[in-house]
Amino acid sequence: MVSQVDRKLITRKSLMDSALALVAEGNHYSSLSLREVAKRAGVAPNAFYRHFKDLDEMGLALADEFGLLLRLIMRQARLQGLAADSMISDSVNFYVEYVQKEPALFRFMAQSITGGSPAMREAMRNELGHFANEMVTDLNRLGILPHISVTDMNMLGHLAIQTVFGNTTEILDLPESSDNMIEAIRERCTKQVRLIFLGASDWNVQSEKQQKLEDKASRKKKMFKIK
Amino acid sequence: MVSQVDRKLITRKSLMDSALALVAEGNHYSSLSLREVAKRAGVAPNAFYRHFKDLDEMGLALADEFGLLLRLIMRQARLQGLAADSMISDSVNFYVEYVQKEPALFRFMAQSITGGSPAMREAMRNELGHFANEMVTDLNRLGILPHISVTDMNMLGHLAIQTVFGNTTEILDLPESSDNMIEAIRERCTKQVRLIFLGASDWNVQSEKQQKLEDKASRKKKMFKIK
DNA sequence: GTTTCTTGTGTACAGTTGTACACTTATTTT
DNA sequence: AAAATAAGTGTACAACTGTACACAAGAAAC
Repeated sequence: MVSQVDRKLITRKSLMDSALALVAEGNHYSSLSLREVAKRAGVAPNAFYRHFKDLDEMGLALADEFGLLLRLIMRQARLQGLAADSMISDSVNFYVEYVQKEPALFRFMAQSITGGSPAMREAMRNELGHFANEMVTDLNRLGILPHISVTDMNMLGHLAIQTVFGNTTEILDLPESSDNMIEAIRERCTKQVRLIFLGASDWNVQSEKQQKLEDKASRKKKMFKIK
Repeated sequence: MVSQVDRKLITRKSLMDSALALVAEGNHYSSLSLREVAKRAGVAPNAFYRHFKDLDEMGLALADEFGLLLRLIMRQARLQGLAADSMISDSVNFYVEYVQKEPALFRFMAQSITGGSPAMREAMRNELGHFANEMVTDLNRLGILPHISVTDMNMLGHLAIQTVFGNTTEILDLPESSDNMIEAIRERCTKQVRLIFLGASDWNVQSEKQQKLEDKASRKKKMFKIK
């Protein structure tokens, strides 16, 4: 005998998994139909309504699931402990690995951030924002880049996260197991993040210099006309 | 009397514009139907087939149109000539302005890069890649960052473009004419690009140092365990 | 001026969509 | 044990989908 609430959770999960499967097979979430999701889950169309009023509502539930995955990733990354010298490349590798391990959820995330309902877009942005905040907290805790203001640390976190996440679709689009391509993306991304942190290490000093330069130059503007 | 080919081009454009309008109103391109596009264009559903065999094919035509817009933007940016001291903030402002001027095409681009058909995703990536290449060419022509290798310049271009384009959806999602929000995004993005170029100015020197450091450290690894 | 070609229309049809309503079945509550 | 609740089914329907086919109107070619 199976409890009623267990049964309910099972088919709920089954519905969500079916939607993700359809997304992983190349469909866009917003072009899915309630009926094909239900069919895929082996359930009558009307059963859907016992769980969600809408595909939109189900989308938000999937966004939550993605949020859980992100938190899991962060926890694991911390537990494993990152070597100080290879922190950046390790983190990038870690991310790439997880994208390949959970292609459906990451595909869904990438789709939703630009193409979901307004509520979905906001939800996904919040998840990534939270990820960026956690990163900044860690940097502060480690005493890395102590010379940067709070606002600028947030700017930096946003930049780093966006850079890494920006590769998601490209990773997912690679033909199955073309390892050299993946390696190229991994390397490029690592370099990019490294360059970002290199810039960050000079940030405040240099930015003040730059400010003064701009003030001076605004009187006598040097212009570049290209070509 | 109107020439036959003119008439054809007119309704073709009308179809494409209708699709863009529907996208701008919040629909995802891949959830549009041939019939609603035709209806919006004031044309019988079957007329669609005289121009495209598919909504997918029309999508590629729209991608071309976006490419044209990008080229126009680049040309205009060059003609206007950028002041050397405010090159970065000017470029960011220029981009933000154009996103607001052509919201439909940019929304379409943002949707398609993560959510279009495989062919569409590739097309959009190519357009942005071309944009990045042009940027790198300009930097070389101006003699900026001459110490960076070709590969790394491409990496840098990709990073800069991705950073700027990453703000597109966020800009488009802002409530109509909330100028202070736009200003915040503009500032953050400018800072990010500035930070990137700051990192780039130190790139080669520092990266060699870092390489050596990693080699040394790989024997005696310092580990951070957070919390 | 006649024929041919091309763009767009109208009708038709089978398949799919979301959802309403009445139902079964099985678990919980009483 | 009876009654109530809840999850899932089956049928039904009107709206919409892509597209095939025959056709109209006018421009282009001859």
